[in-house]
Amino acid sequence: MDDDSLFRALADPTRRAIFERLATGPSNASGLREGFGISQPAMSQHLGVLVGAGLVRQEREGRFVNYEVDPAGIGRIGIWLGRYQAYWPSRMADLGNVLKEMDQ
Amino acid sequence: MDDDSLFRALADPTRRAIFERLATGPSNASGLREGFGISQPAMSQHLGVLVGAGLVRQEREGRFVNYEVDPAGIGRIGIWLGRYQAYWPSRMADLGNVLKEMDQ
DNA sequence: CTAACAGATAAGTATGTGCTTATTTGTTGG
DNA sequence: CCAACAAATAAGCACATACTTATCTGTTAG
Repeated sequence: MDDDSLFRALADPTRRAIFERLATGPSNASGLREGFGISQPAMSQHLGVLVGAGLVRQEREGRFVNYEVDPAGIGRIGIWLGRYQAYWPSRMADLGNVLKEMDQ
Repeated sequence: MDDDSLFRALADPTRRAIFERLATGPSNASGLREGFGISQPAMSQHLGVLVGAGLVRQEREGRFVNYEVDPAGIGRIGIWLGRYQAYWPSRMADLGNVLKEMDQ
């Protein structure tokens, strides 16, 4: 759940694609495999990394496990970005106040 | 300069630390080595990755090469984050308008 | 109860990455 | 010009990572 696991999780293109897919709505692991030419264990491993990074959360539903985007992970990227406010393009300037509030 | 090189550059903790250091002000490669227990080639390679990702830009100054944070890289992270607006913690809600303007 | 299925784990492999030392390429001060 | 220095490149090595197949664990339908 630290910066390291966060950015390492996002470093893999397949994982980013899975995350992007989950952003369109929750899904179980098998459903997610559609479109990815990837084995069941590979998907399970990727999801494990995303969950470990705090980007995705899981919930058992009977025999299935449902996965969905965890807003907390998104928030942590925002907080990280906030550290470099001084270098933001001018159009991003307002984000400063938003993130400042989040710290409180 | 695509998402892949961007996130892969940030995946390494040493590279993030270098980036963070550069965010406190520009520096040449040798100066940056201070505090990092790292060889000159290692630093050169890390900087090459950061430049390749568009996070850092370089400018030759005589015998030295000066490195500094490239705001464009920061902006690209912001744009990527903007895709997941629907999952932002409520406190980040305002960033939406900001990034929407950036797209225009 | 048990066959079938969803998902996780184990173990092995090929490729990628971060580091090192050695060397090469630029650039300048004397 | 050239010795000295800044930085990049080359080559090689140890370890990490993404994948595979095989197996195990958990849950449900019949």
